[in-house]
Amino acid sequence: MENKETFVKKLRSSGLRPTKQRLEICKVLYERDKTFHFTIEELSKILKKKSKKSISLATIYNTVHAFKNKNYLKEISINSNKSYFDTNVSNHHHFFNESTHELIDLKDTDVGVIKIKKKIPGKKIKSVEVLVKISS
Amino acid sequence: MENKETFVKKLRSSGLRPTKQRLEICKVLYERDKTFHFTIEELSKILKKKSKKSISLATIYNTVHAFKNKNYLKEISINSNKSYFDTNVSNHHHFFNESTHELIDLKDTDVGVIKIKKKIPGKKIKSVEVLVKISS
DNA sequence: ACTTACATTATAATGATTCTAAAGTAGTGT
DNA sequence: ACACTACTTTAGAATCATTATAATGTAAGT
Ligand SMILES: [Mn+2]
Ligand SMILES: [Mn+2]
Ligand SMILES: [Zn+2]
Ligand SMILES: [Zn+2]
Repeated sequence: MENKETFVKKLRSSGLRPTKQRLEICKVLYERDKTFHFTIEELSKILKKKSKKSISLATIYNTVHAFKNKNYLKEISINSNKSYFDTNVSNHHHFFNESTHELIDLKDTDVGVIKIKKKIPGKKIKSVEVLVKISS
Repeated sequence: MENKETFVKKLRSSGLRPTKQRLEICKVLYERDKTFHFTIEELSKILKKKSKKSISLATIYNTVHAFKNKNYLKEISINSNKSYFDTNVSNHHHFFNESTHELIDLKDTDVGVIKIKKKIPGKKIKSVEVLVKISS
């Protein structure tokens, strides 16, 4: 999808130094065709396999949070002891497979328009997201 | 709303002994007009104020989980380090106030029908819930 | 009253996440 | 190339919500 130079530019343009750890993580996160949903633990396992020199867990946490703050990642609301992250940072809906704990993106057209008729005085709507729980 | 005898019957009928701790917790949870959304920490604080003899934190956790298993409470998907619980156990939608971390129920009529057009082969839809994040 | 399965409790353990502070590195300027 | 400095990585400790342990207490049937 994207090459190393693109990652380097994006990182620099957001004030993040393109370190080799961050670039490794970018490759895992963004060199794919589809949206990637993951927990820190899963990301950590993937990085262990891919890289010769391991990246410390603290750095994985730091990087994921830095990317989240720069809006390159999004945190997803799932009841779990672990946080889920998503490379699709747009407002969008999900299937959540309760058997496998896997998240799957829904397109807006898969759900249709959602009209929130109730208003809370003085409050603005920041996002409207649907979570569809599924299981076998 | 409900009196002590009702709680006693409900607990007995689900195979839970109506202990004084559980009845205290029932009062806090169910003797109210509106749906109650809470974290364990909040429930614990309320119980500290209300009761003379304090209920141990372990019991509060045990009871909340027992009630959840018996479908007297429901756990809510919010990204947070803490779990949220809800006395409204039906499938329903929420506002989440990002400033105050407060949950507010939406009626089905406040949202309208949500049609999920995508299907996952071999999977059944267990629930469809909308989370509307709001802030000032 | 006796019995026993279920509950409560203090406390320890767990596990995800965050913090600390020391060592390493990227980018800037000379 | 070298020095400087701010940013980054890292191992390990700390934190904090939650769960487990195991001893003590209690509800309810006999
Ligand atoms: Mn978080
Ligand atoms: Mn839970
Ligand atoms: Zn997604
Ligand atoms: Zn609710």
